[in-house]
Formats: sequence, structure tokens, C-alpha cells
Amino acid sequence: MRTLPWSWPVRCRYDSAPTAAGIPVTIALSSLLAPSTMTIQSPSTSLIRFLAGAVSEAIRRAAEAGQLGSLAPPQATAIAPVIQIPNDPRYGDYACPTPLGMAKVCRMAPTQIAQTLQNHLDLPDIETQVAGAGFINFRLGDPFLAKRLQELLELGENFGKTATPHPERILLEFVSANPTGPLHVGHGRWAAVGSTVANLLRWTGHQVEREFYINDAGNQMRLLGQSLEVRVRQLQGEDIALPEDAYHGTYLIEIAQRLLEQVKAGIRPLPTTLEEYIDLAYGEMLAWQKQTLQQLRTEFDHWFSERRLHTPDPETGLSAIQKTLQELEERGFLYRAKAPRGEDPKPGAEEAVYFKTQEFGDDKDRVVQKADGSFTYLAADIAYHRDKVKRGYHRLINILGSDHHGYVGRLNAAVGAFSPDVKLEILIGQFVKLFKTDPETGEKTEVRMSKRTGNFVSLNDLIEDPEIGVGADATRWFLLSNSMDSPINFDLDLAVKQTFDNPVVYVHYSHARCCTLLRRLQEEEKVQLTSKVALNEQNRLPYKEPEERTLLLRLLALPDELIAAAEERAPHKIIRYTEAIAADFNKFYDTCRILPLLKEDPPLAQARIQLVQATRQVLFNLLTGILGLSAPESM
RNA sequence: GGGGCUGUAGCUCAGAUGGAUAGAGCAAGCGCCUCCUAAGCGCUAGGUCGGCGGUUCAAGUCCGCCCAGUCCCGCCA
Repeated sequence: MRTLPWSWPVRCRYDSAPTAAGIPVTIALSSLLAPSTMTIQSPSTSLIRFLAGAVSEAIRRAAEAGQLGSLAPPQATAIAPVIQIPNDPRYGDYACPTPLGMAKVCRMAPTQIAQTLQNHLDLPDIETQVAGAGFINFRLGDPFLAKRLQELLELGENFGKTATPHPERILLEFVSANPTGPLHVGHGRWAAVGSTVANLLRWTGHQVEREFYINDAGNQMRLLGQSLEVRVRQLQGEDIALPEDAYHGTYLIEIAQRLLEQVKAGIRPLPTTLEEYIDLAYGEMLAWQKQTLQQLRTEFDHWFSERRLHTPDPETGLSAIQKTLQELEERGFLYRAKAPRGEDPKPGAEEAVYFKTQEFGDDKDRVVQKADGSFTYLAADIAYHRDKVKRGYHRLINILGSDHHGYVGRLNAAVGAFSPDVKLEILIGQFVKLFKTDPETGEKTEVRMSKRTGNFVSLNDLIEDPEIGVGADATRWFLLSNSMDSPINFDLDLAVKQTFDNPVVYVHYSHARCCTLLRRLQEEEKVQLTSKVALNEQNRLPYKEPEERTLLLRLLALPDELIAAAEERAPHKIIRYTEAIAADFNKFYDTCRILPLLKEDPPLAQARIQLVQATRQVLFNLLTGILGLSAPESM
């Protein structure tokens, strides 16, 4: 095989050191879920990059030979060929429609361009064909496929990892809830999506750190502390009502009960100040959220406390927020007024300090310091993003719920004011609704998730409540299964089903099927598994059925599937891909027997065993390395 | 009033950045176990891609207008 531009050896260090300790799963999670240090030494072959590179090269050569009409060689290098998998297998394994698009610049017929490019293609072991209106179709030959399969088996848990020509240092912030109560299922979506996007970016050669911003300053924390204090006094027999805007959840009663027990046992004294109540409740809530996230197999490299932004630096006496505003002032981004620029002040309005967020695309300027001198929430947010910028990332990614889409302009300003180079990317996702079939009417009804009412299914309930019985695997799966732009209707009945209606079960079953079969082959039939892929005398893979090749091609697409999902920040594509593998595998399994062939046709048996090995490996890598699910070895 | 997102098979949703005959899973109907896990596989049926117009060789995909659903539009946190 020729040396190709993307096969350069790239070393990527990951300096995060998360652990998956304490996760109560029976199946050990792979160490590749969150590697502390990962070096991509031998990247997996991306078939799409491989073919695109070959077409690029052909375009360059053809242009230099003056065979592409009015297309000049310098323009030719700018063309990025599109490679896709055709929906009809008659059109080959991969196809390139780029000649169609080149017709205008070349002033040539698309078929003629395709023909010309085909003549310049240098692809041993790959059949090419010009077809249709100007497509180039590729059919991968067996010697090529055999090499790829062997590479898959040899790379094992590393198959799928690729290097990127432009590795970035990325900070990914997600969940970032107030530590005032249990996480809800919406938080669970961002946890699942965020952790998966982080995995995808790492597997495609980037350096990623995951961060949780703890909103632990301000009025909500005060309310939380007050609520706990009221609960404690209620338990002590005092007739006192919870204020209207307090936290009504029963979880605070449980904490109050535990506290009183500990006080009674002499383990700790009763808090005497509101601050002590706040800190106590805060600590409990944060620990609870951390535990829930860990159970959902979502780890963070940094927990960033908002309080840090409010505390004064001992040297300067200024808090990070104050320093931030000072810096904005120096750069001319602040002004003092009774209304934002372009608006008339409301009657009785007092002067406040505004930040010129409009310069960065916001619809109006925003207040950072109120008339009474206190800071707005935005001020802390700006200070936070200034901190991120100063930490030296190339790119900041924030995952937010759709209710926050109005913050995009503000956040762009918060980053843009401090650095024109750091890229801020805000991913907005739609919400999750829970549905349950009413046992009486048989109709699906929404389970409300309001904190006010007692009728509340938290993320925690979903993961570990045996009565609800969904668990972390199904929760992650369903929270990942839709595009971020699409809301999720989480079907609680479906998620607990142990039948194939439930795609998680289907995928788990497929992996277990591979494992069981391989175990049996090794233990009972004494078969030695090998990653050496053999061709027969005709230089062909000894396959007999179409299902074999279909499955192999599907498995070899892993690097490209990961690249596409990572670039689009679209974990749901991986869900789709995983389902497709399971379907292809079960079709293969049904048609292609192995045990009867061990004596009858050893080469074919061997080839099929390797397909099972490869399927197991790819499913394992996807489940444990990307999606953060378990991979059961038997069911 | 302004903005974000959505509208594709009876239901839940994909659709790889504009390409060849629009897909999957459920649900419905019919078949396949003396055979490695039938928790499986195959076949059938199901569509005005919300509507109208535009851009071009080509539109579910891009642009404009309209209709419907949903979320947002504080010196709150």
C-alpha cells in the first residue's frame, strides 16, 4: 500500500486522569473508556480518507496533465472529494460523486471527468468504475479487505482510533447544574451526550478535558440552606412552614433526618448559622450529583466552583469577577447607563454597568453590575469564560439546553472580548420527556418532572430505582439515541423490556452471542484464535454468502463512523451504526454456520470465526469505549 | 412582536453536509428451529418528505413566504 498523507504518526497526550472507580457493573468497563494517557501510534485506516486521498491525487495529476479542461492545477488542490457509501450495492462499496460537481469549473461533461480521474487513480486491489451521471464507484478487492481485517484484529481495543491533521486542545463543559437538588433526566441527556462527545473527540485524535461548572454561589444556595434549616426545625417539632420559593423536595427531609441522627449520636453539632446549613446541604447535594453522574458513567476532569470567582485574591484583594470587569473596562467594553444603547431608559431606572455584547452579535447589551453595585450572573459567567480562555484551549465547547439558546450572543461576547482566536462552540439540545403507559387506560402519558410536586422521576431514580428498573445502560442508550435537535420521548416501558423491542438488549445480545460462540470454539473445539487473515489460492477471501462481506464492510467503517460523529458532535450516529452492526451480524449468524464447517471447510470456518472476532471487537469498542455502556459476555 | 428547534411510513426516529430507486426499529400480515443463543432470520404491506414558490444538470437536504407544535426573549439564578 502506498504511503498516504493521513497515515503520519501522530502522538497525542491526554493529561487528564479520570477513573471509573466505584461503578457497580458486573462487566468490567474497558480501560479505554477514559484513557489517562493515550498515544495513537498506529491509527486505524479510514477508508473514506484513503479513497478521498486517492481521488485528490488523481485530480492533481489530471490537472497537471491539462486534462481537466479549464481547471487550473492550483484550483485543483482545493477540491475536497466527497466519498460516500451508496445505498445500492450495485454501485460499489464506496462512491465518489465529485466529478458531477466539477463539471462547471472544468467545463467538461461529468462522465468525461470521471473517466479522466479513473485513469489517474492508483489503487491496487480496488476496482473502479465510472457509472451513472458521473460517479466513480469503488469495489474493494479481497486482498485489500484482508489487510484491513487483519489490521482490525491486530489493533483490537485500539481499532477505530485515528489521528487528525489538526489536533486541538478542547474544553468540553456540560451538565453544570445547581447543586440544589437531584439531577433530572434532562441533565442526564447532557451527561450522556457530553461524555460520549468527549470519547469521540479523543478517539479522533483530540485532547479533551471535561468540566462541570458548579453554580454554587448566589441566592439559590441561600434558599437551599434555609430550606434545610426549616426541615430540621420541623423535625424538631416546630410549627413552621417552608417559604413559597424554597426547595420543597423530600430529599431535604431525609438529609435533615440524617443530620439529627448524627447530632443525637454526638457525631456532629447542630449547625448554628445559615452558612453552616448552606455548606452542609451543598456538600450533600454535590456528592449526590457526583455519584449519580458516576453511575451514569460520566466522569469529569474538572469541577469548577463558581465561588472561586467571587473570592478575593489575597495579593490584589480583587475577585476574579472584579478583575474581569476591570479588564473589560480597560478594553472599552463597558459603559454606565440607565438603559442599554439604543433603548430609552424606563421611568425610575438607575444607572448600571453594561457590557457591549452587541459587538459580538447579541441583540442588546447586557448588565454586568447592577445599580446596587452587586454583580449579575452574567458577570460570573464572563469571569468563568475568561478563566477558560486563559487556560489555553483552542476550542471551548458548551452543551446547553434549548432554554438557554438566548445566551449564545452573551457567551460569544464573553470569549470574544478576551481572545479572538479561541473558538467557542455552543451545542444546544432539546429536552427529554418521560412517558409511561397508564396501566388502566393503556395510554402513554407523560411523567412530569417538576421539582415542586412530589411526583418526580429524577435521573437517580431512573438509574438505580429497582421499581423503575431502567439502569445506566438503557438510560444512556435512549438519551443518546436522538439527534440533539430532536426532543426525546423517553419510553419507560420500553427501556425496561428485556425483549428485542429494546435495542439495548438487541445490541447486548449480539455481543454476548459473539462471546459465547468464541468461548465455545476455544473451550470445546480447541480452536486457536488468530489475527492472521489468510487468502485462498485465487487470492480471495473464502466467503460463500453475501452476508459475510456486508458485515466486514460495516465493521471496517468504524474509523469513519467515529470521525463523522465526532466532527458533527453527533453521538446518535453511533447508536445507529451500532444497531446496524448488530443487525448485519445476526443476519450473518443466521446464514453462516461455523461449527459444522470446522472439519468440512476449515478455511471458511476460520474466515467466519474472524468475522465473529471482529464483530465482538467493534461492538466492544463502541459499547465500552465510546458509548459508556457495559458489554455483557453472556446473557 | 422577535428568535431557536421541530414537522419524513400507523408509532418512535435516521437520512453521512446537494447526488443514483427516501431508510431503520416497533406495530400489522405471512413464512423459517433434528442445525453455534428463535432474546434470532426472511418476505409482504405501508410515503404529496407540513404547504406554496425559488435557486440548478440534480432539493427531504439550500433560499423566501405561509401553516402547526415546542422552547426562549429580566439588573432572576
